[in-house]
Amino acid sequence: MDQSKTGETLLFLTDDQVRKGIEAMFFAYRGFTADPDRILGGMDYGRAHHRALHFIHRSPATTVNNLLAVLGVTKQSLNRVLRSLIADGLVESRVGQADKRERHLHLTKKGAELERSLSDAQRARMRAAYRAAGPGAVQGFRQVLEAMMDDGARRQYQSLKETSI
Amino acid sequence: MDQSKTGETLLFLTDDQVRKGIEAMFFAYRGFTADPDRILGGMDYGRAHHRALHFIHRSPATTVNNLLAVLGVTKQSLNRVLRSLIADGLVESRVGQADKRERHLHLTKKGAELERSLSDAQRARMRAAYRAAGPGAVQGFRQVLEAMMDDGARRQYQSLKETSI
DNA sequence: GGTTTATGTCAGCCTTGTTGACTTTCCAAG
DNA sequence: CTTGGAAAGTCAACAAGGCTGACATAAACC
Repeated sequence: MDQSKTGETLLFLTDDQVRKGIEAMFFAYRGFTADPDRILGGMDYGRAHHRALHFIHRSPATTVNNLLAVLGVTKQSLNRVLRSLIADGLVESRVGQADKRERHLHLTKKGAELERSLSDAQRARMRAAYRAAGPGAVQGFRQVLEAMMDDGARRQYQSLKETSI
Repeated sequence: MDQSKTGETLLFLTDDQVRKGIEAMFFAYRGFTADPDRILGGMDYGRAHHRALHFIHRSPATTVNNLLAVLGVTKQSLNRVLRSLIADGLVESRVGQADKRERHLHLTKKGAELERSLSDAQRARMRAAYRAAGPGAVQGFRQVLEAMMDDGARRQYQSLKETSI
């Protein structure tokens, strides 16, 4: 009856099993964001700025609308963040050539540096967790997370997944 | 060189591998909170209320101080949430018998009902993700999450893990 | 009796989400 | 060619939920 110990017969999932996963997700997410949050704490920026920098770095020349869809916030919410990043010279907004309504977003040297330092901190923790859990665990981790996403998010995740940087 | 395809030799973790994990975590957490958020959207409550209800349900008679430590917020922040839950008759605060300074928190019938409906929604998604990913993946998922936590959070997670409800 | 601890509260601030209203630009149907 | 609608972006105002700081009360501890 005690599947939790063996990990072999989890086709029958007790509420207890599932609840542990929920709590793990809660506590782990705190750790996940802790290092970048600490770095950003000193500056005038927050987690929203980190997310914008991450995905602009990830998809250079992305439009505001693309970024909106990936981040899952309103354009007004994103705009406030972008405005300060642009004002501080971390992000450059270039008017689209084909469609002048669009703004294409790029990191400046300064922006790329901050993104790098945030990313380094977060990657270090993720890497340490991967090492601690072992190679097999990493596959399972990503499989469960992927299955947990909403359909729209999964599509975005997968299309990002293809692109290497 | 392409360990990502085989998943066998992940002792050498490329930045790319790790970055995918980071993005998976970001997108998955949105899915993780989506269902309770939707339910709470209709009421005057938010994610903070959900978290309080969850952990009061999980550790009945917990004190305010305990809850503070688990949630990782300030007492002013928690107090705002608790005040509304108590005012609306979802949570009951009982003066401690041994130590009359303490308040022991309990869910009322009404509070337990709301907690149940939020929990049902979140468990359903987590259960579906577990099933989709398969039994082996679940172990890896929890192992990586646990390794990602801060030390304090891991201790709290583990002491909760023992307790069955 | 003085100090520490647990809790609660008030005030004020910040980040980051929201909606609503607006401008500029583009495109397509007439 | 014009005009009306859709799309991209911006500005303003508001709400949730974090935060700090200061302070009050009661109980416990020494």
